[in-house]
Amino acid sequence: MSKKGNSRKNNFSSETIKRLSVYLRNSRKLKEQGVDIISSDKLTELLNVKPEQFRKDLSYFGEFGKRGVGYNLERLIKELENILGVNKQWNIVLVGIGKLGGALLGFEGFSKFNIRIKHAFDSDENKIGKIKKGVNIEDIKDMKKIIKKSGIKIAMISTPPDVAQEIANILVEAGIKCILNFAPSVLRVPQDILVSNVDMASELESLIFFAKQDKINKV
Amino acid sequence: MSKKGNSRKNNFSSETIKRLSVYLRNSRKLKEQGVDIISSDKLTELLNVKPEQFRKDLSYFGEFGKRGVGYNLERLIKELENILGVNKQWNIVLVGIGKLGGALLGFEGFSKFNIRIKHAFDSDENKIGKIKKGVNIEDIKDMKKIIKKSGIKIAMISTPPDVAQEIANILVEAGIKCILNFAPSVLRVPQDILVSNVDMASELESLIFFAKQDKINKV
DNA sequence: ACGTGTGAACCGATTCACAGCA
DNA sequence: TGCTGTGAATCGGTTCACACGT
Repeated sequence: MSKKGNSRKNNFSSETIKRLSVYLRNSRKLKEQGVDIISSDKLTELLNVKPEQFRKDLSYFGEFGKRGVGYNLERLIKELENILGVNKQWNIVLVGIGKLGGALLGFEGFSKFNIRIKHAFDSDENKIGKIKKGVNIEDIKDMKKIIKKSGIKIAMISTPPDVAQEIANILVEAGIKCILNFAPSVLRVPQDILVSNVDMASELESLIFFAKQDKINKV
Repeated sequence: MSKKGNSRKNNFSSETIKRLSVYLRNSRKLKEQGVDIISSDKLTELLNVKPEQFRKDLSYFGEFGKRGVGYNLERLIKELENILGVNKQWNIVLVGIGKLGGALLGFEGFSKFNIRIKHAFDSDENKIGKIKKGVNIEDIKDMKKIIKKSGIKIAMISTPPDVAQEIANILVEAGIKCILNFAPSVLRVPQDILVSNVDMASELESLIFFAKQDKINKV
């Protein structure tokens, strides 16, 4: 029923995409455990996701299951990799090699998903020129030129908050289209640029809020 | 009009709380810049938040502005600190002192919000007993006992994904109520436990998805 | 009979629009 | 008049419920 290459009703949200990523991770794990075919019920029961959510998420991209049977994991994994685009390598750049930036350089989770930090930038003379985790740390002054030349479209910012906007501006000028921002500041970018924020302090603050409520309600 | 201590219609979401955290950060910055009174329009114009969203978010907790005038920043900051509970120090624990855990230990963003990592745990003999960023790294075997004794309610997990669930189980037994999970695995916990996930690989994957679309649509 | 795929119903969060107050 | 505070309208995402294919 699904015609290839057609565009389905594409009113899915970015949450759908994040869930697909979780489905992929889980499917791979199940495959490793020797499972071949699985129902949406079984696949989602450990994921805090309802089976109909899973089916709906997939339905935006095609029909990958067999009615009355379930999903072939090998097929499902291939389809998810294809949808997410992780079947080819993606180069990204990292700006700001402080504590967090250093940790990101060494994060194995990325290579597993075919994500490779191709360039790392900092403004600190003591860091520039050094090689960390196999990545040469380059001068932020050369960033725009280097990114333009490389054609890379994805960047992570792990600088202090007060320079994050400035960095984002340069990244956009250099042709970056997607930014994962770890700096606790709200970035202003043109409409066609996608920013995703990972704000650890704010996550913790919201946990604190609920921890506080817990005390009020239960002690 | 707002009676103290009463519970308003509390149908706000956790997104509301995260935004309050952003408002607080921004309000402090504005205060430092010498601003005293500000309208919801001006306050939100750099935050990707609509002014009515800001006002609605606050309305769950009281009336902090003056009609026709705006918000007194000093008052607003105090109220936000009070709502979020960051006017007192919060101790938390950190489990898993690998690259990311090490970065979290040194993250200045936390101390700014009165968040202090009181205990750090790892299972690696080479790390146990060492002091890192002023925090003594303790044996994970003693974790349950130590947390119970301390009464701490909030934990961060930065272990490899395959042990994260096991760690979460121990944390729950030890009395932890809120978990910030950096491990790329979905944790199963009792209903009264709050888990917040920071999944960097999945964030990046979703950016890749959109980067890919960008190519299809625009090149 | 079984489990998928999906339009329809539902629900919660955002946005609108305006009453209320300085 | 200007800006807040908030019910009402709207919008979007989740869940329901069932038709469909095997």
